[in-house]
Amino acid sequence: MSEKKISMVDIARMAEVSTATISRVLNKNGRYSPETEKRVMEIVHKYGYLPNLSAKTLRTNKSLSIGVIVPDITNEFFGKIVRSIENTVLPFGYSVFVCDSHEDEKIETLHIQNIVSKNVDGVIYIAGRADVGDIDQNFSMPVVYIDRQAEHAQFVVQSDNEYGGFLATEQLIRSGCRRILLLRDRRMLFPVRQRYEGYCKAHEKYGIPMDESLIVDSTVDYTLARDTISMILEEESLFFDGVFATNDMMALGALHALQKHHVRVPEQMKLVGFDDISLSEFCNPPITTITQDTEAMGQRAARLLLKRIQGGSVPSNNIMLPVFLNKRGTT
Amino acid sequence: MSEKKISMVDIARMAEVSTATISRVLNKNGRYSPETEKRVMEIVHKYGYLPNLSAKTLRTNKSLSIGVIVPDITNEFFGKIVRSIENTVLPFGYSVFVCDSHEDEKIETLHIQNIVSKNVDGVIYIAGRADVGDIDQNFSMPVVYIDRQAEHAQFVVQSDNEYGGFLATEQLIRSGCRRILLLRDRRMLFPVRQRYEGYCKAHEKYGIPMDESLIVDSTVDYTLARDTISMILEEESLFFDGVFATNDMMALGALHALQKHHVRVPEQMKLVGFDDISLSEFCNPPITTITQDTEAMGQRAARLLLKRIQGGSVPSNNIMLPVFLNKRGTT
DNA sequence: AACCAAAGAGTAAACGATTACTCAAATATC
DNA sequence: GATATTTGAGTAATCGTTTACTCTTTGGTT
Repeated sequence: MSEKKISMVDIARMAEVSTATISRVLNKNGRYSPETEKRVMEIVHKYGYLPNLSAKTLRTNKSLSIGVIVPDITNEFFGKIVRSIENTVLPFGYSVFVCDSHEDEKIETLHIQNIVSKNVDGVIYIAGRADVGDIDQNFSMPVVYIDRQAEHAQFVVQSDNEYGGFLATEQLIRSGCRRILLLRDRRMLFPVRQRYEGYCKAHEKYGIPMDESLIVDSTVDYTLARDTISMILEEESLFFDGVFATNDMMALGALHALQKHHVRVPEQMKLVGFDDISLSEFCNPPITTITQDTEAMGQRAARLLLKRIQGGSVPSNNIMLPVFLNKRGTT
Repeated sequence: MSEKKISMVDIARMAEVSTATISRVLNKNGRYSPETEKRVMEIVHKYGYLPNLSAKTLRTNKSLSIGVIVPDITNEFFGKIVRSIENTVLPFGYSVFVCDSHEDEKIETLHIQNIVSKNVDGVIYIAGRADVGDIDQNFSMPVVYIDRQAEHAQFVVQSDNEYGGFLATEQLIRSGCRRILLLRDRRMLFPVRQRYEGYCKAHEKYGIPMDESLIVDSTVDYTLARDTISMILEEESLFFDGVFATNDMMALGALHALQKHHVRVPEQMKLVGFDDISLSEFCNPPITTITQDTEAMGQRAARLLLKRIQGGSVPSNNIMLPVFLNKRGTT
């Protein structure tokens, strides 16, 4: 608890060499004999010496840590991405500062100041706010974005949301739906706009006329989504035979509203969600949804960031990851 | 992207004072006039100067960062604790290294070496492995544990798992159950042992005889829990009229097994879970469960750690947080 | 044999903050 | 008015690494 930590000069004294040599041995920079290496490493292991990263960072401007800014770490979807990022960077000695922004610009700014002060080598920014257009100026270091409009940034990793929207809508059409209600996150973040695009394209391809009144805005919130659908059912003025919700939380809200009004799913009404969170798998009936490869998202983003941190100029890179339809009980 | 970061000497030059004065102004350590302060702060703000934490850490041995070791960040329960920890420490300028150990000792050790090298000021360790008995020697810094056996550590935050187990069992008894199957995580981590204690105490209090064959071991895994219950139902040799699962994931597995075998819940069979993850709320019927106050767990652990980091000797402290019964559709 | 290159290792100056000393000027105390 | 204290501020060492130089020894080339 209190014994002072051992430093390079201690090791140097014991090995009877200079700190320069210790440093060269530890960093495998050559200019030392095999015998010296052996002697040094033995002492290093014997005392469990760990280099002081603050000193190293001060000297080299590399901190071996990165920041990940995430809208909500309690959300399984983001948790999976964070985990995958961590798995990818850990073997290279990197640690990650996780910064939950709560989608609040003030908190986000605080987090960013903190980690900039701490000399992070780079940042992975997972978009969750609508207004991230000018976030870039906050950083004077490599950043990789997840789920951000590619036109606004150079290094972006994202799912093929448009194709996902298409797949979801197509599945509903193939199941016989002709009037598909689109339950949409009203913040209209970039991924949602893309999913909407896919919804339109599917209508086009199958020659099904679109109807503005079938497009309903709600929030990611379960409750509001449920109540929105409930209200529509009670008013009885809008006819629809399928629902595409732009995420699973809202899909679940819709499902429960339908069940409360004794609309049988999937017999009378089909439903498709998006994201594939475990809720959609474990509810009853399990919800057909579009699966995003969170593992790959984290891994690709992390690898791209590491490459940018290590190696000079990496060409602008926009990584689009495939999604797939996960057919379950609601279609 | 490339302009060098501004340092204290730059500020000092511009304000025409020494770095010592800048330092004193920034740390509000006295020994400077109001005029000097104003002049310095104007320049600091004008250039958006942020101190270099690596240098500061090297000199002062305080890094303003802590590590949180967590068994699985994709699990909503742990995500909530992490978020609460972050919220608590952010106003004090701290950032948190989140380390997902995957309950794997090797990975955990790697993480710990990394963050020790990075001079974290303290660690919050959320137990998830069975064998954390001798983890302490890895740290030469303040640690606060969550969900660890209090006899093994000085600073522990935990829910009142025993009372939770009691409440769950009592609820089943009051709903008329007399033969309550205990579906238990076979790793028998400390919290699970406590919940089991509560299960026993409730039987005792209500004078209901316990039956060893009603205690069934499974894993946290949804699938195995489901298949375990399925098998028992198929064998038809064991009679029971209620299930207490030591966590919600297993409770959900049990629920689906029961439904598959056309056992009506809650009419023919009652069910109670533990943790209150959103899955238990949004399945059908929603599962009665024991709610843990994750918000408080994170907050109390973080506050305790900060106190230990800042102030000399904090008396040994074992914080026990209340739980409550969340009655829903399965009882 | 004379010259040169390479290998092995040391010296000391950074990196950007903090802080124990020092010191002059201003103010307080009697 | 002489002395003591407080105030405001500077000097320089320090934290633990890395690395550009330097230097000596060894071995290779012709």
